[in-house]
This record gives sequence, C-alpha cells and structure tokens, in this order.
Amino acid sequence: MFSKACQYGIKAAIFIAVNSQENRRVNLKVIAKEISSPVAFTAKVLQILTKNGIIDSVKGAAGGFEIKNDQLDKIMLSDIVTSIDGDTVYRSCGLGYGNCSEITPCAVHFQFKHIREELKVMLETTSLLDLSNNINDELTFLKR
Amino acid sequence: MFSKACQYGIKAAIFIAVNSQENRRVNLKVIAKEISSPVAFTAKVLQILTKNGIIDSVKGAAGGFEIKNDQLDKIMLSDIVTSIDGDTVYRSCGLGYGNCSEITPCAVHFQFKHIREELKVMLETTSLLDLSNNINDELTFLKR
DNA sequence: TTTAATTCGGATATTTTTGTCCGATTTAAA
DNA sequence: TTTAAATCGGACAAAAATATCCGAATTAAA
Repeated sequence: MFSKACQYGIKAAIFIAVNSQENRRVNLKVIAKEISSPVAFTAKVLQILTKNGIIDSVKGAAGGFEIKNDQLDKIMLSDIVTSIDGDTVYRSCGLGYGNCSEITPCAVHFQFKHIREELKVMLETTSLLDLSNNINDELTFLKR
Repeated sequence: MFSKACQYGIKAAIFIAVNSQENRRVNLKVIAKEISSPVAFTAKVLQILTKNGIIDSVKGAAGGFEIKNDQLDKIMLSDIVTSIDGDTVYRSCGLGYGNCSEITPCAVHFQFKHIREELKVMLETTSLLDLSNNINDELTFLKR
C-alpha cells in the first residue's frame, strides 16, 4: 500500500506528535530507535516532512523535531502520504492508466472507485492529534 | 497499490478471458501489444499465472494462452493479486507491523481495518467473467 | 571560545523491482 | 522430416527503492 519510506514517515510523525503534546522535542536517534527504522534513511524521510512543513526541525545541540501543538489537529495522514509517496495510491487508476476516468473507465474502475474514495476520506480526516491521542490512551501502539 | 507486474497480470488475464469467451487462444506478443507492456517481462508474469493454475498455456506453433470457459466465473481478482504480489495489500498492517492485530492494534489499525476489509471483499468477489463481460458490453476499456 | 550534539545534504552502496536476451523445448503445419 | 512459431527458464541489465557514510552548518552548553 505505502512505501517503507512512507511507513517510517507516518510512524515518526506520530511519535513526534505524542512528544510534542508533552512539549518534548525528539531527535533523529531517538525517533529511529522508537520506530525501529534505519537512522540515516529516517533522516531523509524527516527532511521531506520538514520541507513540506509537516514537522519543524531545530538544528544544533538540543535540537531535534517537533510539531506545534496547535497544528496537531490540522495535519492529516494524507499530508504525510502525499509528501512522501504522492497521491497515486488514493487518486490514480488501479491498473495505472493515465486516462482512466468516470467517462472512460478502465476494466476495474468501478470496483476500485469506492475503495479509493474511502481511502481518500480516511486519510484526509485522520489527524495526528487523533492518532497520538489513541497512543496516549493506550488504545494503540507505536513500538513493538 | 499493486506492483507493475501485478497490473500487467490483471490486464493480461482479462484480455485472455475476453478472447477465451470467443474460443480464441492468444499468444504473448498479441497480449503484450494489447496491454502495452514489455514483451519479455509480460512472459514472466504469464508464467506465474500459468504455474498458479490461473491461465492455461499451450506450447508450440499455434500455442498461446487461454482460460477454460467454465473457470471464468471462478477466477477472482484476489487469485491474480495473490499469485503475483501476495496478500499483504489486503491482509497486512498498514504500517508493516507483523504483530498488529485486533487485540494489539497499531496506531492506524482501526483506520485501515475497514478499507482493507473492503478491498479484500472486492478482490474476492470480482471474477474474470465480470470484468470481461464489462469489456464486451463496452462499459469499460482495456486498451488505450 | 571551544566542544559536543544535532540537522542538512551530497555521494555512494545495496537490494528489489522492472526489463532484456537468448538458447532449449514443444508442437502444428508445410 | 523439416521448419517456423510458440512457451519455458536461466542469466543478465537497468532503474528504482532502500540504506549507509561523511563532511558542512548550526547551536546550546561547558
């Protein structure tokens, strides 16, 4: 469904969100350890998220990554996915046709239409706040 | 969502299905041309489908690929997808955790659960007959 | 002011996916 | 029986994704 880079990005963003709620800035090493991802590769992913304004980075000693608390409910899963993987997963044709549409539908268009739309809605309505609240309430996990 | 190999596999299977309904056997070159795919790579994909019993191959001159007509309603999209990409798209965790489940759900488990289930049902209930009928009725296209 | 901790960014390496090539085998038809 | 058309399968090549390395820039704290 999503690339590894994207999975790391989602996990990292949630971890940063959870910590930002407690006003804790977290650095690359801590993030990578928490989400069991390769450090240097995770750095690349975090750079993408930073450039796209999804997370904030602070250079230097005591630096790291954080998200402004008033942004947590505005950052959606779709923002993260789009930054890293683009929007093809939930927008483009299931068979990869560039010209597949409602008027000229490919062989699986009507089967995928509904699922794509549900995925889109889900990604666009699930915020980092929702996800980090679930972690805080111990309804879900991030590290295993 | 699916690998290119899988997209080629789905397209090829539908094309073979459409032709099998008319009792026409089609060969690799014709298939690859129809679905605009690289010939040799498509050969590999067709071999996978053949080994998995989804399509039948006939060697030698006048050989090619076909599907028995009484099988068309029994071959589901899920059979093709599983053969080529495996079942991770519609079975495994959205974040890639091996131990994510209903009792120990990952951070996005409940968001993805519904979509994964819908995708699974769709793939398991859409047959090659359904898809080739739509092509025959010109409700959908395969080649563009 | 120096040091250590940190992100940034470019280069490189490895692995996986995608794609190509070609000889072996099979088989219908000339 | 020969030939041509086809699949099969192994080796190889290219591209993309994943992962690593390292020096530069930044900055808090000693």
